[in-house]
Amino acid sequence: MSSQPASMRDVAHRAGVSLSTVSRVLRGAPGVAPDVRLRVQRAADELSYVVSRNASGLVTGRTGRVAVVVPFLQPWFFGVVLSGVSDALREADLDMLVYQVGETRAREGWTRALPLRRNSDAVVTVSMDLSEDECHRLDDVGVPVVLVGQCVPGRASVYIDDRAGAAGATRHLLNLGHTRIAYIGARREEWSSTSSRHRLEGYGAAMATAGLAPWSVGKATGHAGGELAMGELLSDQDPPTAVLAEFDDIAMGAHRILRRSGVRVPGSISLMGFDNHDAAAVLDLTTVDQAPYDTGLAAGRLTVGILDGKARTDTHVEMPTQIILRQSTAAPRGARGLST
Amino acid sequence: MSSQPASMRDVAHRAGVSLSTVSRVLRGAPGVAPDVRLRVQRAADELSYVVSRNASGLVTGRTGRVAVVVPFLQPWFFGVVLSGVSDALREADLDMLVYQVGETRAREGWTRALPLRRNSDAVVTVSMDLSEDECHRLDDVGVPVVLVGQCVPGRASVYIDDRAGAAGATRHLLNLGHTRIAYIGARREEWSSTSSRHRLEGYGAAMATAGLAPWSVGKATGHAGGELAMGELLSDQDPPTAVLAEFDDIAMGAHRILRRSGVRVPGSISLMGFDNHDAAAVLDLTTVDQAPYDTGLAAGRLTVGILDGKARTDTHVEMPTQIILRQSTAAPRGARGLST
DNA sequence: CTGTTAGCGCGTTCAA
DNA sequence: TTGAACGCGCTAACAG
Repeated sequence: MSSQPASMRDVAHRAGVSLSTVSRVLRGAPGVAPDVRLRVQRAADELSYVVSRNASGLVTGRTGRVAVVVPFLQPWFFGVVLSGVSDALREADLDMLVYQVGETRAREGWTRALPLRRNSDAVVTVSMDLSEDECHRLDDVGVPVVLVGQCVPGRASVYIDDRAGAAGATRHLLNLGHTRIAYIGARREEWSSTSSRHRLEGYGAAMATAGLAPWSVGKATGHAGGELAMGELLSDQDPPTAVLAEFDDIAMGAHRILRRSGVRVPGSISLMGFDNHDAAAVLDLTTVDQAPYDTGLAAGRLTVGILDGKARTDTHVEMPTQIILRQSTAAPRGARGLST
Repeated sequence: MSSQPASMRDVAHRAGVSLSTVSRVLRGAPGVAPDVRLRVQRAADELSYVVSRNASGLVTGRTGRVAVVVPFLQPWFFGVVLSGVSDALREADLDMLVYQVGETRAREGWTRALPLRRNSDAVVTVSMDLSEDECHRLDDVGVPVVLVGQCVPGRASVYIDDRAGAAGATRHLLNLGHTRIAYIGARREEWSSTSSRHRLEGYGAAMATAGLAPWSVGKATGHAGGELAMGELLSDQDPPTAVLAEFDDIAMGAHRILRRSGVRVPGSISLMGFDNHDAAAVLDLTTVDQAPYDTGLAAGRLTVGILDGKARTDTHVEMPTQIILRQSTAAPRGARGLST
């Protein structure tokens, strides 16, 4: 209706008080008579007035906004993390700016291109796998940074122990009695993420502890990579009895190939993923849950804490992972392990 | 490094020009000598200075931000739409604010609670299924509104023809020779979305045209609902030979029950979804694609167009749907239709 | 083509 | 407990 949104002056006028009184009331500042406070609040309500963060930020130096930077918005994972971040920020009455910056190489210089500086109070990066260089450039922005899915000493980080998660998953397969356990990873061309490396290391370590040689296949990423890799494994002279995938998307591609090939899961081959993708439940896929919503929530709350001066900027939060047992893993035929 | 981020004054000082010249350069306004422009740009670069949208917005009345309101952030669909919106806004150098407002009933009053007013130049709602009332309250915010996934006369809307999509899907099953075609929908307690209704209507219309009575089962939403509904259908005296689900999540739940029950898909029952969820490919599920990324992109561009005064605020954009044939649908045994 | 000036809407002094 | 004056960083209108 009102072509010109109400300003604080309108509220003051309507309530019959001065500008500063309105400001005090709306900020919840003390030193206002109860009846006056009520009158102002009603006036603001009637005009459906909300404080302009623009104007207040100009003077306080705080924008009331937090920037969240993600490589992509489409994959399941980021939506869930954002959901957690959003809820945490809402608690503190902060708005969420979302920036999608794209693939690693293409994001060259995103730290400068993005209007982060003076337009948000903090930056949360999700699975960005920042280089030392990029981290330093972020410091230049002059706002606190919280890293999600990456653990950097001296910086606020929220992450999972990928090594431990992958090692646990591998042990699950070992405990079932498997010895021929292959690992399918995503090999990117010029770059490999820390998380990728850690998961592979975790698998390798668990295998070594069991006195077994690692057996890993790296193909493209996503479903397609899983299909290719599983194709290769099925053509091996002595195929594995269990397969661990770096993440569920890959496992799902592998699952598809197994289904089409008539290979029984887990009868002939046990298959295990990582992430607890929401489609993993549909496929009855055993996987490792990493609670991305809780991760987002923790990251959001840590950000709020830092902004309130209640948390240090080098806080590390390690989120737990948990194995979700479903129907895609079982003891191999005639195994000795846990099976009888 | 710099504890105090540079301001425009610093840039002006460093370049040896006045504030307005810097402002002109940074806005790309005409009327600046090329060499001066270059000098200013370099100075800004060296100080890694970016304009404060806060301050500029204060005077221009434009914030450089668009608010996107979604009920949830976790479901696959919203991430993909947001991705499209984000790309479109980036083209126009606009930032994206994301608000997650939650379930229908709980979002009572979100239009007032959200600091939309004076904090964004436009609002994009995604699958919000706004009531007349909520629409009017949004008008009060005083910024243009673009509706995604909802078609309201007189308002900017980007949507798909759910009726036609569901009718097409039903015809696909009819053409294969099925006559016992059941429909699984999500029945929410106190409320049903427009899209839900339209899809059911499309199914009903196609069935009627074929001279068949509709057969619809409504359970909870999501995987669980699909499982329940399929359980009911499998206990019927004369089970269907084909099942159309309102959306892929439901179809995936149904698929799981069929798999566990040893019912062959599509051998004994054809199964079809709607949405082209990214997990649908993994399940080889025939479905209806609605290109959510393109929808987001179109909505974002429409928003930009409206802000630039190049598009009307009552523009309607209908996005095409497309049937994606996969392995989950086939002619029934001994059918007459297209099968031979 | 460039510099000067006056606010944009609000929070923060101060003084009353 | 309240109100008036000032300035946050920037743009728009003007003057030069």
